[in-house]
Amino acid sequence: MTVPGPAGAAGEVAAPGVVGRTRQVRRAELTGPAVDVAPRLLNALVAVGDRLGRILEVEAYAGADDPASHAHRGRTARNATMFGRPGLLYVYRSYGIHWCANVVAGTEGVAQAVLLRAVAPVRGIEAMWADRPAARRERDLASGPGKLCAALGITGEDDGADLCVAGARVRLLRDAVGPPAEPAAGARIGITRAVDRPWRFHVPGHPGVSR
DNA sequence: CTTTGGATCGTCT
DNA sequence: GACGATCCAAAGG
Repeated sequence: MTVPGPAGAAGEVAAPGVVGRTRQVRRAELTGPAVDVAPRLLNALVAVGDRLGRILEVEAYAGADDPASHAHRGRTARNATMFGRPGLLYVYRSYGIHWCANVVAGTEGVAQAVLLRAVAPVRGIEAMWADRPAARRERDLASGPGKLCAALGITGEDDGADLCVAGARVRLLRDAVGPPAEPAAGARIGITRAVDRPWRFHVPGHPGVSR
């Protein structure tokens, strides 16, 4: 396991299971282009009931100008949440089987979203194992967007949930661990259009990223 | 370790 | 009627 640096130091890799005092992520921190918001979400915490994970990997999706985005061809019933205010959770079904979760960014009416691709399990790990029977190692419990939703217990029922409300079932938190000083960036995974945009970001040197 | 193919269904053409 | 913002098991090196 990686040895953690001093608490709050930029660029540190958090020790598993260690969480300091947390605060709710504010809506203002999620407002703006997904490409800017995405790297800042690294090392933040996703809480779903008693389960908690630290964000290791994300991808930015824009709106009309991003051919890889669900919002590229305008608003539909499926992607409606992407057009809502920042801080909402956009959940969709992938390949008819899995759920995938995004943090809505942008501004009200301007579709932007950050796909949550991987978290490091922090709390509620027993429940994660129960919902991820195929996983063999702890670092694979949530090392992919579909696995992440299964491990945390996120489903289509959570689409449209507000992550910035205290006491909600699903919320976005932050402790003293800041985002990495130099997040790793690369091409988005699993898409066929706009493959050249380096809009995938992850915490460098962490084993729990996808692929 | 890497590659490959099947599963499965809502959404949009 | 085709196609995924995916995952997993199986097979081969």
